[in-house]
Amino acid sequence: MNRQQIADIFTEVATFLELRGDNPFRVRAYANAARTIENMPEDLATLAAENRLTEIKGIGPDLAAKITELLTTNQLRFHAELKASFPPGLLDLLRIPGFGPKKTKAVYDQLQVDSLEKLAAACQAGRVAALAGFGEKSQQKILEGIALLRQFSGRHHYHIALAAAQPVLEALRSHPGVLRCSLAGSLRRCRETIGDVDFLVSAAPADAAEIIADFVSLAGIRAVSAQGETKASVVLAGGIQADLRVVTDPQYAFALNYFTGSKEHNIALRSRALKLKNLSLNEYGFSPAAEKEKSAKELGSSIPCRTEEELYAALDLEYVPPELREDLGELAGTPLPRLVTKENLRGALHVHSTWSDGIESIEAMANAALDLGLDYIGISDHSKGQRQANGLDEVRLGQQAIEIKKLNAQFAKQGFRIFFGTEVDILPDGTLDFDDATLAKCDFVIAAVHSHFTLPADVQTQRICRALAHPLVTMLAHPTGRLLLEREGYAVNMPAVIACAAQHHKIIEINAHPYRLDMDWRLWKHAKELGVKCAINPDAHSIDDFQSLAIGTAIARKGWLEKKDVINCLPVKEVARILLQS
DNA sequence: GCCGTTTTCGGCCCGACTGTTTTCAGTCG
Repeated sequence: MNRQQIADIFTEVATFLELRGDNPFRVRAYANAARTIENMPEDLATLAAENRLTEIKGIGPDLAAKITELLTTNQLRFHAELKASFPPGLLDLLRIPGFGPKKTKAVYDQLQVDSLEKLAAACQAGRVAALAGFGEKSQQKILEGIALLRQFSGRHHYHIALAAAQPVLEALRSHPGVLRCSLAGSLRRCRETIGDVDFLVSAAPADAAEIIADFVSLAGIRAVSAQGETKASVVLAGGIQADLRVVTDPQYAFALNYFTGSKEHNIALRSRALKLKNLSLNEYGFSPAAEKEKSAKELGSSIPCRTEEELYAALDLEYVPPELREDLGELAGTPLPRLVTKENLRGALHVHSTWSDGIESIEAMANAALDLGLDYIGISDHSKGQRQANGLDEVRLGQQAIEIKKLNAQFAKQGFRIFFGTEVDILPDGTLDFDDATLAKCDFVIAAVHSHFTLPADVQTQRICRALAHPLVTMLAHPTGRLLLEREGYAVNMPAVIACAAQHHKIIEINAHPYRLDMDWRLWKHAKELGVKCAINPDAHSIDDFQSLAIGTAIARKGWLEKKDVINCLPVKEVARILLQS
C-alpha cells in the first residue's frame, strides 16, 4: 500500500469521524496526518521498519500503529468498521455547497437519505424543509447545489479559473471606490486546480456596499449565492464560484494574507504569532492575545502592516511567496528559494511543426519564439510510431535535420538557435522507436509515452525507467500523461521515476500546455530535493501555445523551483553544451 | 489524536454569512 492510498484512508476516516460527530480535534489529527503522509518524500515502509514513524510531526503512537497496520495488512480495521457503519452514497452529500457533516447526519438519521438522488427527491417532496434547523430556503439551495454538482465537477483548471477571474479583477480595479485589489485563494497560490476564485478589495467603508452591488451585477455573473456588507459570493459563467471581500485599507495586508491561505499556512502563522509574540492574528490585524474581545477589527492592528512583507517581518519571517504557502516547510526559518519567473526562461525545448502534428512551419515557430524574446527552441516532432500524428521515420528525420541546419544559418545573425531533436516514443517494453545511430544524429532526445496507458503502475514505471536509463535520452516528456481533472493520465510511481532521473542525470519536463499540465507540484519539490533538473516546456503545436509557458512557471514556483533547477533558464551556449554532450 | 522552553493534561486559529432562529448552529475559507 503506497502513501497516497494510506493518506486517502486517513482522509476518509476523518470524514467518517466528522459525520459521527466525533471530537473535532481528533478529526483534524487524521486530516493533518493524511496531508503530511501525502507530502513527505521519505519512504513510509522504511520509517516503519526502523520504528521512526512517530518522528513525523503529527504522527503519534496511535497513528503510527495504524500506518503499520496498513503497510502490513493492506487494510485498517478501524476504517473498515467506520465505513461499514455508513451507506456508500453518503459521502457524496458533502460535496453539495453549504451542506456539511451535521446536515448530512440530520437527513440520514431522520429521513434515511443516503444519496444525492434520495436527497433531491426528499427536497422535491418538501420533506427536508420540515426538519428542525432546515426550511424552505435551505431546501431550495440544496436542490440548486445538486444541480450545480451534476453540471460541473467542482474544481477547475488553473488556466480556466484565471481566464474567468481576470476580467472581474479588471472591473474591480477600475471601480473608483477601490483602493487596492488582488486575487487571493488558491488561484493566487497557483494551484493546478482551483475550487473557487477569491477577490479582495480595500475601500472606504462608505464605498463597500456600492462595490459589492456592482460586483454582483457584473456581466457574466450567473447567480448570486450570498451578499452581505463586506462579502459576496457569486457563480461566474462556466459555473466557477467566486467570492469578494471588502476591507479597509489598513486591513488590506492582513486580509490578503488571510484569504490567500492556505488554511494550513494560516493556522501555522497564527500559532507562531501566539507562541512567539503572544499576539492573536486575524484578517484585520494583530491584537494582544489577552484582549480578544477588543479585536483588531475595532482597535486596528497593534502592529500596523501596509504590506504582506511587513506582516511576515512582524513575525520575524522572510516574505513567503503565495505559491509556497502550504505549510510544507516555508515557515521553518531556512532561506526560501528565489522562484523562477516567466522572464527567466531563455528557450523552449518541446516544439512541434508541420513535419508531424504541429500547425506551423519550423521557421514560423522560431519567429514566434524570437518575438517573445526567447533565444532558442528545440524542435521535437513525433517519431514514426505516431502514425496518426504523422510521425517522422529515419528518412524524413534526416531531411528535417537539413532544413534546421539551413534555418540556423539564417537565424544566426539574430542570435537565435534551433536545436534539432525528436520526441521519440517509448515502446511498451521501454525500448525506443529509433535505433541508437538515428538518435545520435539529434541534438537532444525527448522520450515520451503515447500508448499502452493502461499498464499496471509498476510495469509502466519500469517501462519509463528503462527509457530514462538509455544514454541518448535527454528528457522525459509529460511524465504522468494527461491530466488531473480528466483522469486521462497513466498510473505510474512518480517517486521512482524521479529517483531514476536523479540516478541517470536526466531532465523531466513540466509540460506547460494547459490541457496537458502534468505533474503534481509536491513531486517537483521532491525532484528539486534530489537535484533533478526540469524543463518548462510548452509542448507547442501552434504559436499560441508559447503563451502557456507562464502556466508552466506557475507550477514550477509551486514546486519551489529556482532558475538553477530549470534547464531552459540557461543561456543558449550552456544549453548547447549540456544537450550536445549527452 | 497530537503536543510540550507554561510538558504528561488541557489545550488545539478565527470570523463572516445564512437560515433558522428569538440567541444560535452549521458551514466555509
